[in-house]
Amino acid sequence: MPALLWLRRDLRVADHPALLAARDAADGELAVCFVVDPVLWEGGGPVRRAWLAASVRAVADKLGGRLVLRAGDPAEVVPALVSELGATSVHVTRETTPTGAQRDRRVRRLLEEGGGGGAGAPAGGASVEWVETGTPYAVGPGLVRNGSGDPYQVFTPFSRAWREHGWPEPAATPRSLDLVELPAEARAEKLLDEALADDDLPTMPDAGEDAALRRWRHFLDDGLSDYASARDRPDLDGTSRLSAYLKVGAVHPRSLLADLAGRRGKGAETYATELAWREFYADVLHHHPRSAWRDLRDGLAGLRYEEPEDAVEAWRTGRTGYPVVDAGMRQLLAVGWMHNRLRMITASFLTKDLHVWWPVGARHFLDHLVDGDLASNNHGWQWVAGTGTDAAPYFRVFNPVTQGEKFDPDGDYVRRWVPELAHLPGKAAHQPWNHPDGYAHGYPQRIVDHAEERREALARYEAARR
DNA sequence: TGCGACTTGGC
DNA sequence: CCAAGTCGC
Repeated sequence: MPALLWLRRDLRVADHPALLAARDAADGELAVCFVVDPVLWEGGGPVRRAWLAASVRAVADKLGGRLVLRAGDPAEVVPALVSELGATSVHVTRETTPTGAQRDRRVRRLLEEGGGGGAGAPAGGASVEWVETGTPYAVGPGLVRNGSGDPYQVFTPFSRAWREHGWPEPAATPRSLDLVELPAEARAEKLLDEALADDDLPTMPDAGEDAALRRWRHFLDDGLSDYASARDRPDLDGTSRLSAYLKVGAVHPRSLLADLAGRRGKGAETYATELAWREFYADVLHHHPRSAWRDLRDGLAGLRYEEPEDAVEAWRTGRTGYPVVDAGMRQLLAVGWMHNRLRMITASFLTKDLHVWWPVGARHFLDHLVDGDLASNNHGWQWVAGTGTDAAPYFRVFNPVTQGEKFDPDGDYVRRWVPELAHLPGKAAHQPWNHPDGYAHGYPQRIVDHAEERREALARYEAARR
Protein backbone atom coordinates (compact mmCIF):
# COMPACT_ATOMS: atom_id res chain seq x y z
CA MET A 1 0.00 0.00 0.00
CA PRO A 2 1.54 3.35 -1.01
CA ALA A 3 2.60 5.55 1.88
CA LEU A 4 3.75 9.15 2.20
CA LEU A 5 6.43 10.40 4.60
CA TRP A 6 6.11 14.11 5.23
CA LEU A 7 9.40 15.61 6.45
CA ARG A 8 9.50 18.69 8.66
CA ARG A 9 12.01 19.01 11.54
CA ASP A 10 13.53 15.65 10.62
CA LEU A 11 15.63 16.31 7.51
CA ARG A 12 17.78 13.21 7.60
CA VAL A 13 17.85 9.53 6.76
CA ALA A 14 19.74 8.05 9.72
CA ASP A 15 18.07 7.34 13.07
CA HIS A 16 14.66 8.18 11.68
CA PRO A 17 11.89 6.00 13.17
CA ALA A 18 9.12 7.63 11.12
CA LEU A 19 11.02 6.86 7.93
CA LEU A 20 11.29 3.19 8.92
CA ALA A 21 7.61 3.06 9.85
CA ALA A 22 6.65 4.61 6.52
CA ARG A 23 8.91 2.27 4.59
CA ASP A 24 7.43 -0.77 6.27
CA ALA A 25 3.88 0.43 5.66
CA ALA A 26 4.62 1.32 2.05
CA ASP A 27 5.88 -2.06 0.97
CA GLY A 28 7.89 -0.66 -1.90
CA GLU A 29 5.72 2.32 -2.71
CA LEU A 30 7.06 5.08 -0.49
CA ALA A 31 7.18 8.76 -1.36
CA VAL A 32 8.96 11.36 0.79
CA CYS A 33 7.86 14.97 0.62
CA PHE A 34 8.68 18.38 2.02
CA VAL A 35 6.14 21.18 1.89
CA VAL A 36 7.26 24.79 1.65
CA ASP A 37 4.57 26.21 3.89
CA PRO A 38 4.10 29.98 3.40
CA VAL A 39 3.28 30.34 7.11
CA LEU A 40 6.72 29.06 8.09
CA TRP A 41 8.47 30.43 5.05
CA GLU A 42 7.38 34.00 5.53
CA GLY A 43 7.16 33.83 9.30
CA GLY A 44 10.91 33.44 9.79
CA GLY A 45 13.65 35.77 8.65
CA PRO A 46 15.80 35.27 5.55
CA VAL A 47 18.50 33.49 7.55
CA ARG A 48 16.30 30.72 8.87
CA ARG A 49 14.68 30.41 5.46
CA ALA A 50 18.04 29.99 3.77
CA TRP A 51 19.25 27.44 6.31
CA LEU A 52 16.04 25.47 5.94
CA ALA A 53 16.33 25.63 2.15
CA ALA A 54 19.92 24.38 2.28
CA SER A 55 18.91 21.60 4.66
CA VAL A 56 16.04 20.55 2.40
CA ARG A 57 18.38 20.43 -0.58
CA ALA A 58 20.81 18.31 1.42
CA VAL A 59 18.20 15.74 2.39
CA ALA A 60 16.95 15.70 -1.22
CA ASP A 61 20.46 14.72 -2.31
CA LYS A 62 20.60 12.12 0.38
CA LEU A 63 17.38 10.64 -1.01
CA GLY A 64 18.89 10.39 -4.47
CA GLY A 65 17.02 13.43 -5.70
CA ARG A 66 13.70 11.76 -5.01
CA LEU A 67 12.34 14.21 -2.48
CA VAL A 68 8.94 15.44 -3.59
CA LEU A 69 9.01 19.18 -3.10
CA ARG A 70 5.76 21.09 -3.03
CA ALA A 71 4.68 24.57 -1.94
CA GLY A 72 1.49 25.73 -0.31
CA ASP A 73 -0.75 25.16 2.69
CA PRO A 74 -0.09 21.61 3.93
CA ALA A 75 -3.82 21.19 4.48
CA GLU A 76 -4.17 21.31 0.71
CA VAL A 77 -0.82 20.02 -0.46
CA VAL A 78 -0.60 16.86 1.65
CA PRO A 79 -4.09 15.51 0.82
CA ALA A 80 -3.41 16.31 -2.84
CA LEU A 81 -0.18 14.31 -2.71
CA VAL A 82 -2.02 11.48 -1.02
CA SER A 83 -4.48 11.38 -3.91
CA GLU A 84 -1.73 11.56 -6.50
CA LEU A 85 0.05 8.66 -4.91
CA GLY A 86 -2.99 6.67 -3.84
CA ALA A 87 -1.44 6.55 -0.37
CA THR A 88 -3.28 4.90 2.50
CA SER A 89 -1.11 6.38 5.24
CA VAL A 90 0.79 9.57 5.97
CA HIS A 91 3.79 9.29 8.28
CA VAL A 92 5.39 12.06 10.29
CA THR A 93 7.66 12.70 13.23
CA ARG A 94 5.37 14.14 15.90
CA GLU A 95 5.58 17.90 15.99
CA THR A 96 5.57 19.43 19.46
CA THR A 97 5.53 23.18 18.96
CA PRO A 98 2.19 24.97 19.34
CA THR A 99 1.84 25.98 15.68
CA GLY A 100 3.23 22.72 14.35
CA ALA A 101 0.93 20.59 16.51
CA GLN A 102 -2.07 22.70 15.53
CA ARG A 103 -1.23 22.40 11.83
CA ASP A 104 -0.91 18.63 12.19
CA ARG A 105 -4.30 18.32 13.89
CA ARG A 106 -5.85 20.16 10.98
CA VAL A 107 -4.18 18.04 8.30
CA ARG A 108 -4.88 14.86 10.21
CA ARG A 109 -8.58 15.64 10.49
CA LEU A 110 -8.83 16.27 6.75
CA LEU A 111 -7.05 13.03 5.94
CA GLU A 112 -9.07 10.91 8.33
CA GLU A 113 -12.30 12.34 7.03
CA GLY A 114 -11.09 11.46 3.56
CA GLY A 115 -12.43 14.78 2.44
CA GLY A 116 -9.11 16.44 1.82
CA GLY A 117 -7.73 16.26 -1.60
CA GLY A 118 -6.67 19.26 -3.57
CA ALA A 119 -7.72 19.85 -7.14
CA GLY A 120 -8.37 16.58 -8.90
CA ALA A 121 -8.90 14.53 -5.75
CA PRO A 122 -11.77 12.11 -6.07
CA ALA A 123 -14.84 13.20 -4.17
CA GLY A 124 -15.57 11.25 -1.00
CA GLY A 125 -12.08 9.71 -0.78
CA ALA A 126 -11.34 6.97 1.72
CA SER A 127 -9.94 7.73 5.15
CA VAL A 128 -6.17 7.97 5.23
CA GLU A 129 -4.24 6.82 8.28
CA TRP A 130 -2.14 9.41 10.10
CA VAL A 131 0.88 7.87 11.83
CA GLU A 132 3.16 9.79 14.21
CA THR A 133 6.43 8.05 15.08
CA GLY A 134 8.98 9.63 17.39
CA THR A 135 9.72 13.28 18.07
CA PRO A 136 12.76 15.51 17.55
CA TYR A 137 13.77 14.73 21.15
CA ALA A 138 15.33 11.83 23.03
CA VAL A 139 12.33 11.84 25.35
CA GLY A 140 9.09 13.10 23.86
CA PRO A 141 7.84 16.33 25.43
CA GLY A 142 5.22 15.55 28.05
CA LEU A 143 6.67 12.20 29.10
CA VAL A 144 8.90 13.28 31.98
CA ARG A 145 6.78 13.78 35.11
CA ASN A 146 7.44 14.17 38.81
CA GLY A 147 6.16 11.86 41.52
CA SER A 148 2.73 13.46 41.44
CA GLY A 149 2.45 13.07 37.68
CA ASP A 150 2.94 16.77 37.05
CA PRO A 151 5.45 18.36 34.69
CA TYR A 152 8.64 19.77 36.19
CA GLN A 153 9.07 23.51 36.56
CA VAL A 154 12.73 23.36 37.46
CA PHE A 155 15.58 22.14 35.32
CA THR A 156 17.70 20.12 37.73
CA PRO A 157 15.02 17.69 38.92
CA PHE A 158 13.78 17.47 35.33
CA SER A 159 17.20 16.50 34.07
CA ARG A 160 17.54 13.81 36.71
CA ALA A 161 14.14 12.35 35.86
CA TRP A 162 14.93 12.71 32.14
CA ARG A 163 18.08 10.62 32.48
CA GLU A 164 16.24 8.10 34.56
CA HIS A 165 13.45 7.89 31.97
CA GLY A 166 16.02 7.03 29.31
CA TRP A 167 15.59 6.70 25.56
CA PRO A 168 15.76 4.00 22.92
CA GLU A 169 18.83 3.16 20.89
CA PRO A 170 19.11 4.98 17.56
CA ALA A 171 16.94 3.56 14.79
CA ALA A 172 18.62 1.57 12.05
CA THR A 173 19.72 3.43 8.94
CA PRO A 174 17.94 2.02 5.89
CA ARG A 175 20.36 0.30 3.50
CA SER A 176 18.67 1.57 0.42
CA LEU A 177 15.42 3.31 -0.23
CA ASP A 178 13.36 2.70 -3.29
CA LEU A 179 11.34 5.84 -3.55
CA VAL A 180 8.43 6.73 -5.76
CA GLU A 181 9.16 9.70 -7.97
CA LEU A 182 6.52 12.35 -8.47
CA PRO A 183 6.81 15.36 -10.76
CA ALA A 184 8.76 18.24 -9.25
CA GLU A 185 6.98 21.49 -8.69
CA ALA A 186 8.81 24.43 -10.18
CA ARG A 187 7.27 26.93 -7.77
CA ALA A 188 8.66 25.13 -4.73
CA GLU A 189 12.11 24.79 -6.31
CA LYS A 190 12.05 28.48 -7.07
CA LEU A 191 11.27 29.35 -3.45
CA LEU A 192 14.33 27.39 -2.33
CA ASP A 193 16.48 29.03 -4.98
CA GLU A 194 15.32 32.47 -3.93
CA ALA A 195 15.93 31.78 -0.27
CA LEU A 196 19.50 30.75 -1.07
CA ALA A 197 20.20 33.58 -3.50
CA ASP A 198 19.81 36.42 -0.98
CA ASP A 199 22.93 38.60 -1.13
CA ASP A 200 22.78 39.61 2.52
CA LEU A 201 22.94 36.13 3.97
CA PRO A 202 25.49 35.39 6.67
CA THR A 203 28.15 32.76 6.13
CA MET A 204 26.42 29.49 6.92
CA PRO A 205 27.88 26.07 7.66
CA ASP A 206 27.45 23.20 5.21
CA ALA A 207 23.94 21.83 5.55
CA GLY A 208 22.79 18.24 5.86
CA GLU A 209 23.30 15.17 7.94
CA ASP A 210 26.68 14.24 6.44
CA ALA A 211 28.03 17.65 7.43
CA ALA A 212 26.41 17.32 10.85
CA LEU A 213 28.01 13.94 11.48
CA ARG A 214 31.41 15.14 10.30
CA ARG A 215 31.18 17.99 12.75
CA TRP A 216 30.09 15.68 15.54
CA ARG A 217 33.00 13.27 14.89
CA HIS A 218 35.38 16.19 14.96
CA PHE A 219 33.90 17.41 18.23
CA LEU A 220 34.07 13.95 19.81
CA ASP A 221 37.75 13.67 18.91
CA ASP A 222 38.82 17.24 19.53
CA GLY A 223 36.33 19.07 21.68
CA LEU A 224 34.63 16.77 24.13
CA SER A 225 37.44 16.36 26.65
CA ASP A 226 37.67 20.13 27.23
CA TYR A 227 34.02 20.83 26.67
CA ALA A 228 33.03 21.38 30.29
CA SER A 229 35.27 24.43 30.61
CA ALA A 230 35.82 25.48 26.98
CA ARG A 231 32.10 25.70 26.23
CA ASP A 232 31.93 28.93 28.18
CA ARG A 233 34.72 30.62 26.24
CA PRO A 234 33.57 32.46 23.13
CA ASP A 235 37.17 33.11 22.09
CA LEU A 236 37.81 29.37 21.78
CA ASP A 237 36.16 26.93 19.42
CA GLY A 238 34.90 24.94 22.37
CA THR A 239 31.33 24.10 21.43
CA SER A 240 29.97 21.43 19.12
CA ARG A 241 28.21 23.90 16.82
CA LEU A 242 25.51 21.29 16.24
CA SER A 243 22.56 23.46 17.23
CA ALA A 244 21.63 24.42 13.66
CA TYR A 245 21.61 20.76 12.66
CA LEU A 246 19.50 19.79 15.65
CA LYS A 247 17.12 22.57 14.73
CA VAL A 248 16.24 21.03 11.35
CA GLY A 249 16.67 17.44 12.49
CA ALA A 250 19.74 16.77 10.34
CA VAL A 251 20.84 14.82 13.40
CA HIS A 252 18.74 13.34 16.21
CA PRO A 253 19.84 13.96 19.81
CA ARG A 254 19.38 10.26 20.54
CA SER A 255 22.24 9.50 18.12
CA LEU A 256 24.46 11.94 19.99
CA LEU A 257 23.51 10.52 23.38
CA ALA A 258 24.28 7.01 22.14
CA ASP A 259 27.79 8.13 21.12
CA LEU A 260 28.30 9.83 24.47
CA ALA A 261 27.20 6.76 26.41
CA GLY A 262 30.48 4.98 25.80
CA ARG A 263 32.57 7.90 27.00
CA ARG A 264 33.65 8.72 30.49
CA GLY A 265 34.41 12.15 31.77
CA LYS A 266 32.98 15.51 32.57
CA GLY A 267 32.71 16.57 28.92
CA ALA A 268 30.27 13.82 27.96
CA GLU A 269 28.15 14.49 31.00
CA THR A 270 28.09 18.23 30.45
CA TYR A 271 27.16 17.79 26.80
CA ALA A 272 24.27 15.51 27.76
CA THR A 273 23.13 18.17 30.21
CA GLU A 274 23.07 20.74 27.42
CA LEU A 275 20.89 18.41 25.38
CA ALA A 276 18.70 18.06 28.47
CA TRP A 277 18.18 21.84 28.46
CA ARG A 278 16.86 21.59 24.92
CA GLU A 279 14.50 18.81 25.99
CA PHE A 280 13.44 20.68 29.13
CA TYR A 281 12.43 23.79 27.25
CA ALA A 282 10.55 21.72 24.66
CA ASP A 283 8.71 20.09 27.56
CA VAL A 284 7.91 23.45 29.11
CA LEU A 285 6.57 24.74 25.80
CA HIS A 286 4.53 21.57 25.36
CA HIS A 287 2.81 22.17 28.69
CA HIS A 288 2.63 25.96 28.38
CA PRO A 289 2.20 26.84 24.70
CA ARG A 290 1.43 30.44 25.59
CA SER A 291 4.82 30.88 27.23
CA ALA A 292 6.36 31.21 23.77
CA TRP A 293 5.67 34.93 23.70
CA ARG A 294 4.26 35.69 27.14
CA ASP A 295 5.75 35.68 30.61
CA LEU A 296 5.67 32.16 32.02
CA ARG A 297 5.34 33.66 35.48
CA ASP A 298 3.30 36.73 36.00
CA GLY A 299 5.24 37.90 39.04
CA LEU A 300 6.84 40.68 37.03
CA ALA A 301 3.68 41.72 35.21
CA GLY A 302 4.05 45.21 36.67
CA LEU A 303 7.59 45.74 35.41
CA ARG A 304 8.07 49.03 33.60
CA TYR A 305 9.62 48.74 30.14
CA GLU A 306 11.12 51.21 27.69
CA GLU A 307 10.99 51.32 23.92
CA PRO A 308 14.16 53.25 23.10
CA GLU A 309 14.26 52.85 19.32
CA ASP A 310 17.76 54.21 18.76
CA ALA A 311 19.23 52.19 21.59
CA VAL A 312 17.57 48.98 20.40
CA GLU A 313 18.90 49.63 16.91
CA ALA A 314 22.37 50.13 18.38
CA TRP A 315 21.97 46.82 20.19
CA ARG A 316 20.82 45.02 17.04
CA THR A 317 23.70 46.30 14.94
CA GLY A 318 26.39 45.98 17.61
CA ARG A 319 27.02 49.63 18.32
CA THR A 320 26.24 49.94 22.03
CA GLY A 321 29.79 50.95 22.94
CA TYR A 322 30.21 47.86 25.14
CA PRO A 323 32.75 45.70 23.29
CA VAL A 324 31.62 42.24 24.28
CA VAL A 325 27.96 43.06 23.65
CA ASP A 326 28.77 44.48 20.24
CA ALA A 327 30.99 41.53 19.35
CA GLY A 328 28.15 39.13 20.10
CA MET A 329 25.57 41.07 18.16
CA ARG A 330 27.88 41.38 15.17
CA GLN A 331 28.73 37.69 15.25
CA LEU A 332 25.00 36.99 15.07
CA LEU A 333 24.55 39.13 11.96
CA ALA A 334 27.71 37.83 10.32
CA VAL A 335 27.28 34.08 10.75
CA GLY A 336 23.73 33.54 12.00
CA TRP A 337 25.00 32.10 15.25
CA MET A 338 26.09 33.48 18.60
CA HIS A 339 28.01 31.80 21.38
CA ASN A 340 25.76 30.91 24.31
CA ARG A 341 27.69 33.06 26.76
CA LEU A 342 27.07 36.01 24.46
CA ARG A 343 23.40 35.21 24.20
CA MET A 344 23.18 35.69 27.95
CA ILE A 345 25.30 38.82 28.03
CA THR A 346 23.49 40.54 25.16
CA ALA A 347 20.08 39.49 26.49
CA SER A 348 20.96 40.85 29.92
CA PHE A 349 22.07 44.10 28.31
CA LEU A 350 18.82 44.56 26.39
CA THR A 351 16.55 43.69 29.30
CA LYS A 352 18.47 45.16 32.25
CA ASP A 353 20.56 47.97 30.79
CA LEU A 354 18.05 49.17 28.19
CA HIS A 355 14.95 48.00 30.12
CA VAL A 356 13.41 46.52 26.99
CA TRP A 357 10.75 43.80 27.06
CA TRP A 358 12.33 40.39 26.36
CA PRO A 359 10.20 39.43 23.30
CA VAL A 360 11.81 42.29 21.36
CA GLY A 361 15.16 40.58 21.75
CA ALA A 362 13.78 37.06 21.32
CA ARG A 363 12.27 38.11 17.97
CA HIS A 364 15.56 39.55 16.76
CA PHE A 365 17.41 36.36 17.71
CA LEU A 366 14.86 34.15 15.97
CA ASP A 367 15.12 36.27 12.85
CA HIS A 368 18.88 35.91 12.63
CA LEU A 369 19.90 32.61 14.17
CA VAL A 370 20.31 29.56 11.97
CA ASP A 371 19.58 27.48 15.07
CA GLY A 372 16.67 29.70 16.19
CA ASP A 373 14.43 27.39 18.18
CA LEU A 374 11.27 28.82 19.68
CA ALA A 375 11.36 26.82 22.91
CA SER A 376 15.06 27.20 23.72
CA ASN A 377 15.37 30.77 22.52
CA ASN A 378 12.31 32.24 24.14
CA HIS A 379 12.62 30.41 27.42
CA GLY A 380 16.29 31.32 27.53
CA TRP A 381 15.27 34.94 27.17
CA GLN A 382 12.75 34.51 29.94
CA TRP A 383 15.42 33.02 32.14
CA VAL A 384 17.48 36.19 31.71
CA ALA A 385 14.47 38.48 32.04
CA GLY A 386 13.41 36.75 35.25
CA THR A 387 9.99 35.61 34.06
CA GLY A 388 10.76 32.00 33.17
CA THR A 389 11.21 28.66 34.88
CA ASP A 390 14.31 28.58 37.00
CA ALA A 391 14.55 32.28 36.38
CA ALA A 392 17.80 34.02 37.19
CA PRO A 393 17.31 36.00 40.41
CA TYR A 394 16.21 39.48 39.48
CA PHE A 395 19.19 41.07 41.19
CA ARG A 396 21.58 39.19 38.91
CA VAL A 397 22.60 41.72 36.30
CA PHE A 398 25.47 40.80 34.00
CA ASN A 399 28.29 43.33 33.94
CA PRO A 400 29.48 43.43 30.31
CA VAL A 401 33.03 44.36 31.23
CA THR A 402 33.43 41.75 33.96
CA GLN A 403 31.87 39.10 31.73
CA GLY A 404 34.11 40.07 28.85
CA GLU A 405 37.29 39.93 30.90
CA LYS A 406 36.30 36.66 32.48
CA PHE A 407 35.20 34.72 29.40
CA ASP A 408 37.28 36.44 26.72
CA PRO A 409 40.38 37.02 28.85
CA ASP A 410 42.69 38.06 26.02
CA GLY A 411 40.13 40.11 24.11
CA ASP A 412 40.46 37.83 21.06
CA TYR A 413 36.73 37.44 20.63
CA VAL A 414 36.11 41.16 20.72
CA ARG A 415 38.87 41.93 18.21
CA ARG A 416 37.60 39.24 15.87
CA TRP A 417 34.16 40.82 15.57
CA VAL A 418 34.79 44.49 16.25
CA PRO A 419 37.47 45.75 13.84
CA GLU A 420 37.41 49.26 15.35
CA LEU A 421 39.00 47.71 18.45
CA ALA A 422 41.48 45.44 16.65
CA HIS A 423 44.36 47.77 17.50
CA LEU A 424 43.90 47.42 21.27
CA PRO A 425 46.14 44.85 22.98
CA GLY A 426 44.88 42.02 25.17
CA LYS A 427 42.02 42.76 27.46
CA ALA A 428 42.29 46.49 26.80
CA ALA A 429 39.79 45.69 24.02
CA HIS A 430 37.14 45.38 26.72
CA GLN A 431 37.57 48.95 27.96
CA PRO A 432 38.42 51.34 25.12
CA TRP A 433 37.50 54.24 27.43
CA ASN A 434 40.61 53.47 29.49
CA HIS A 435 42.98 53.47 26.54
CA PRO A 436 44.39 56.63 24.89
CA ASP A 437 43.72 55.24 21.39
CA GLY A 438 40.52 53.50 22.35
CA TYR A 439 38.33 55.46 19.97
CA ALA A 440 40.93 56.06 17.27
CA HIS A 441 39.13 53.88 14.74
CA GLY A 442 35.56 55.01 15.10
CA TYR A 443 34.28 52.73 17.85
CA PRO A 444 31.09 54.29 19.30
CA GLN A 445 30.86 55.70 22.82
CA ARG A 446 28.78 53.83 25.37
CA ILE A 447 25.10 54.50 24.87
CA VAL A 448 24.29 54.01 28.57
CA ASP A 449 26.16 53.87 31.85
CA HIS A 450 26.02 50.29 33.04
CA ALA A 451 26.36 51.02 36.77
CA GLU A 452 23.53 53.52 36.56
CA GLU A 453 21.23 51.25 34.54
CA ARG A 454 21.94 48.37 36.87
CA ARG A 455 20.63 50.43 39.77
CA GLU A 456 17.67 51.48 37.66
CA ALA A 457 16.87 47.85 36.74
CA LEU A 458 17.02 46.77 40.39
CA ALA A 459 14.73 49.63 41.36
CA ARG A 460 12.23 48.64 38.69
CA TYR A 461 12.27 45.01 39.74
CA GLU A 462 11.88 46.04 43.35
CA ALA A 463 8.85 48.14 42.46
CA ALA A 464 7.30 45.39 40.30
CA ARG A 465 7.55 42.79 43.05
CA ARG A 466 5.27 44.71 45.34
C1' DT B 1 5.61 19.60 56.18
C1' DG B 2 10.04 21.18 56.70
C1' DC B 3 14.04 21.57 54.43
C1' DG B 4 17.68 21.26 51.04
C1' DA B 5 18.73 22.94 46.73
C1' DC B 6 18.85 25.92 43.08
C1' DT B 7 23.44 26.89 35.25
C1' DT B 8 25.77 30.57 34.03
C1' DG B 9 26.86 37.02 39.16
C1' DG B 10 28.35 41.45 41.26
C1' DC B 11 30.50 44.23 44.43
C1' DC C 1 28.84 38.46 51.56
C1' DC C 2 24.76 39.86 49.13
C1' DA C 3 19.88 38.31 47.80
C1' DA C 4 15.14 35.22 47.61
C1' DG C 5 11.29 32.60 46.20
C1' DT C 6 9.80 28.17 45.21
C1' DC C 7 10.22 23.56 43.67
C1' DG C 8 10.47 18.73 44.81
C1' DC C 9 10.56 15.15 47.85
